[in-house]
Amino acid sequence: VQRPTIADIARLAGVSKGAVSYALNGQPGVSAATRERIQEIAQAIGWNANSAARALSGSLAGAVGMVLARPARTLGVESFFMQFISGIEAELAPGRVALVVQVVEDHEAEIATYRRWWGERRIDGVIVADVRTHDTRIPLLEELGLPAVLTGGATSHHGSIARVWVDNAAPVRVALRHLHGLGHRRFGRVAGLPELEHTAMRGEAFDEWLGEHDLTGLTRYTDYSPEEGAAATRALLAEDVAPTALLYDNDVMAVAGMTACHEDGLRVPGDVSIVAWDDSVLCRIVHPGLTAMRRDIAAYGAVVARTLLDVVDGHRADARQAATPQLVVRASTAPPATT
Amino acid sequence: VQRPTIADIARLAGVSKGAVSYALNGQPGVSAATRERIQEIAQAIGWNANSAARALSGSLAGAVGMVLARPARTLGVESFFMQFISGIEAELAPGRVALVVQVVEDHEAEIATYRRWWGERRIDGVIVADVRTHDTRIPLLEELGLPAVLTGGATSHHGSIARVWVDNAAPVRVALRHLHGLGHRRFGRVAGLPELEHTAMRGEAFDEWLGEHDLTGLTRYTDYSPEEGAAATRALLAEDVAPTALLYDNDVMAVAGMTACHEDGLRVPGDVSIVAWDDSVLCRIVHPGLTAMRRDIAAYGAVVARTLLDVVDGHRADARQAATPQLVVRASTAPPATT
DNA sequence: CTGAAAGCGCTTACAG
DNA sequence: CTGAAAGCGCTTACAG
Repeated sequence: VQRPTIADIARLAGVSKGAVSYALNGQPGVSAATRERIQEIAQAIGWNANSAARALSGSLAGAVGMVLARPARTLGVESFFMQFISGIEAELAPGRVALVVQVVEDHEAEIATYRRWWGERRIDGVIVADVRTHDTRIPLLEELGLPAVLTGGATSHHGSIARVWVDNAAPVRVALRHLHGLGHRRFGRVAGLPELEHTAMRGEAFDEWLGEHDLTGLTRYTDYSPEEGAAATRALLAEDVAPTALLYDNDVMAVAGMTACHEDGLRVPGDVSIVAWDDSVLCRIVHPGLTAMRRDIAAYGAVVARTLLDVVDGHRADARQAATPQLVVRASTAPPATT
Repeated sequence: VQRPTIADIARLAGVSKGAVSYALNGQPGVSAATRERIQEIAQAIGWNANSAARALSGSLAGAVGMVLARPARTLGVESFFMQFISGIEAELAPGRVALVVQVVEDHEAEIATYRRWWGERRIDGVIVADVRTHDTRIPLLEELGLPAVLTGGATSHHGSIARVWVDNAAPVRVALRHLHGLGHRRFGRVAGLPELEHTAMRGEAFDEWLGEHDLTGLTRYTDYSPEEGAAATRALLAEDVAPTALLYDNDVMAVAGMTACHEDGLRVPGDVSIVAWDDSVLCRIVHPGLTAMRRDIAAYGAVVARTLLDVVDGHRADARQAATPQLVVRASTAPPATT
């Protein structure tokens, strides 16, 4: 089958290719009647702009990219990314912008991917996941001038690149207040990778709130895997003054932690209360259901995509804030056993 | 920053642009010494082929696409797709082929996406997920002549399009033999969407094996959501002759079913044994751990990507078979309670 | 083995 | 308001 081009449309409409281009792109330069006739013909013959030709003639590539740098071991464990992608696409779809996804093993490969994409002119901008405290991706993106939006970070200034940030501190305080209200006084935190900005943000809020209330809090860092989540849980519960309530940085570790408790003969929430970040189907379907921080991940993705499109269009887009996660109380939190 | 082009390389090497192109693409027409010099220069100045220019000049787009047609509600629930994508990318990466992922709400939007991609010449081929019994995507792809590979289907002939299939029947028999060996005689199946070929394949194997052994089996179809998984579980267990062992078509429903049992005061595996399809982190981290069908999903994705690249290159690629899922026995299956 | 040139399908100043 | 033409950065016959 032969793909129709603007030359076909021009012939059918009896105008020049230039006129067709103006008509189809909403540019001035053609009469309303001509424009309409051209649009009808394009529709009728099922024309779609050849994305390569459009990209080559100085316009945009019509695609944005996202690199997921995760070791294969922890990939696909959390449902976060599928929902995030789904929200991104919802925002990209009306503008017919495609999403190129690249899964790589490490940070170095991610950097190489940005360089390559830039050289290939394959994408118009990138969504940067999991911003780190000292993130080498940021100077690279600035050097290349590749439009980008940073996600998963704090408000802090990172040069000139736009960002969408989430308040990770307030939910920590809400969770601690909830647990404190139930009577808990000793808290543990099973945290994710310490170099990620949002991990730091949560950790600061955790330490600060406990400090203000003269309470103790212990933190263990992990790689988000269930194995490390279970190990951190056991380590925290083996402390001299063991915590009675645990906060987890992802849903998978929270469930793994709960299972570790069950295997060790501890009841949830009888002996240990559990709160998970990023509420998910997983939190809802286990028994007992997990008290968790909920946010609309798809909506978050949509804000991120909108911000990137704005940056690509040359608008200023500084730091935008996505919705703050809300605490959803389920059956995994209860007053501590009286000792 | 200005991106280097082959004109820059040609100038630096003192040859024509054509020679540069031949040298960089491994075509004959340049001496070994010249080729090497050109490659070194390209490397040194960080040249990457402009993907639009390459695509426009009759060559390939250097990208393949995959549409995920799932209602937002069930998206991101299973970890299948992230691992599948990860495996696909591992195979695409060496050839510098990008993956365009499109999440759409329904079948109609998926069809529209294929038409648009084809018109835009944006991608060189597509990976088709979840083949249906009468799949309208297949005649469309044949009509467009868009290279494709079908996945998640049976061996059955579907016109001229390549496919990678998985034996879904053998694992069902293995699971039933395992449960039968434990003493189970009444079986239930919480199935996925009945229109999917692999659902049908599993269902036939289920009914056939039970028929051969003069045993009874009941099936409920669902949309893979935990809600329908729990409801189907309760419906099956409420039958006059309730099953003592249940097979689930995904991990999420298996966990939701187990939780439904717990909530209703039934023990797993004491009262009900559970087997899940597509072993996952989820199956490992719940308590008790779920007996499940394991396959290397990333390897499956790699075979699919390899097949698509072969088709794009013009090779024949008929029906290839991916590894057959293996039963992993954990704590959710045991002899039935004596009644 | 190498160079000059056409062409892919668009967009966009530039004349009329 | 419209047409003719150049150009984006490659690939690929076609001459030499």
